Amino acid sequence: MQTRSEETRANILQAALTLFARLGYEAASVEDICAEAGVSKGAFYHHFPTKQAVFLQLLHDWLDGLDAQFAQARQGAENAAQIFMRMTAAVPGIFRDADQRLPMFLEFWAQASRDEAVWQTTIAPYRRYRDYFASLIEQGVAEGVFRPVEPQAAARLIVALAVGMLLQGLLDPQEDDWQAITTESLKIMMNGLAAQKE
Amino acid sequence: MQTRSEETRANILQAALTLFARLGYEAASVEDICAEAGVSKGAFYHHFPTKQAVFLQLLHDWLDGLDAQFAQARQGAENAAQIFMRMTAAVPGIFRDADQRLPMFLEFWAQASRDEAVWQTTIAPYRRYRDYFASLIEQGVAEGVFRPVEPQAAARLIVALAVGMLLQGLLDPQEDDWQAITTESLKIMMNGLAAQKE
DNA sequence: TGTAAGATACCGACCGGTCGGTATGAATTG
DNA sequence: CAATTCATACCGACCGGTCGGTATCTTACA
Repeated sequence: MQTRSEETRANILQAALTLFARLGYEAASVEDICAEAGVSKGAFYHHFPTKQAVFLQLLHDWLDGLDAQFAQARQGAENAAQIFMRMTAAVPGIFRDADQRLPMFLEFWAQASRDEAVWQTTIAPYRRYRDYFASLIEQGVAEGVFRPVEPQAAARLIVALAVGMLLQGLLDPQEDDWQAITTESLKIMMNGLAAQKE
Repeated sequence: MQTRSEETRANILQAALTLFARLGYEAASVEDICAEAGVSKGAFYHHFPTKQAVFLQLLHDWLDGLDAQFAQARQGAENAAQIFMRMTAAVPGIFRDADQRLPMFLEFWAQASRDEAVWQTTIAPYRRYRDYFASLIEQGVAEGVFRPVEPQAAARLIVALAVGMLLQGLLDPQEDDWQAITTESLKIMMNGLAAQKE
């Protein structure tokens, strides 16, 4: 069977995800990961050349998942304002499996700020989303559904909202219903963008 | 003189700040820090009981600095909306020495999510600021300068904006003028909060 | 004021232990 | 049986922290 190998690989990735999130990249040792995965060190280094390769694979998978969710939000709806409100629908999906992926998200960010390879992997999709938001806003301004705001700033504001909510949810998980708060916050922000009613 | 001791201590803190930011908490070894500070390992452990104690001290100092800047923003101005706009004035101060403190900010957050001592130190001021914002907004709503928004959500929105901007500035430092963008974003968000003009 | 006594600040070699990664051979698979 | 997949034993580097000892400064007393 070919599945044994793939299963081992998947176990390693899952274990790494868990331990990177729980302990951080440095503190989670290869041995820890192997133990968690129920796999030997030999198996680990058979499937991945380095510890960092595992990390990069997890980052890659995560970004792919994000892409899929955004693509879903994009479907239907021509209006720029509508697309944003649809993204609210993506919020539950992002927060759902939060326990594991939220700490990893922070770990990704921390590594990106000092590791060239991680940075390269992170920065491209970040800019893509950001610029996509900016063009959406530009379009919305042209359509008259948005006030004449600076698209650059507004796009970064949206990203800041997303990132900031994720981080607060990570720091203080049980305190709030972060889905509801994010949705409400999006509404407030959209008020700031939306053209005045006459 | 007593100053020699204090100078050594200050050197260690400065070196630790630099290296924690550049390499991360785990990767920055005590020896590295000592080398950077021009100090022996003995001196290090004379002034601090553990590596983590240095980290906590840096965190403490940073939070104190933030407190001071917020207190300054609070001065004058009774109106809730005015206080927020004054906080724009604090933005340059936060971004100014960014090279060193921004990566550390992320390091603080990452550690806080898994280290109990760091979490305790972080969560209290976080909640303080957040709740202060919420009460400001509540007041603003009562005064009629803000729309009837949910104060809880709005406060978290503001924190998210701050945190999200800091993180973007960290990830993509040279790309943008983050001061200007943060200011402009604040303006957009205040539009979302401000009561409709009649 | 000169000096002895003691406290404080600092040095750097060293320790037990852990790390990421490798070498090599056994088991499983097709 | 050939190749892939995994297990075990191991390596050298490095880590946080300790410790015995030295230098420097403060204090007290003659």
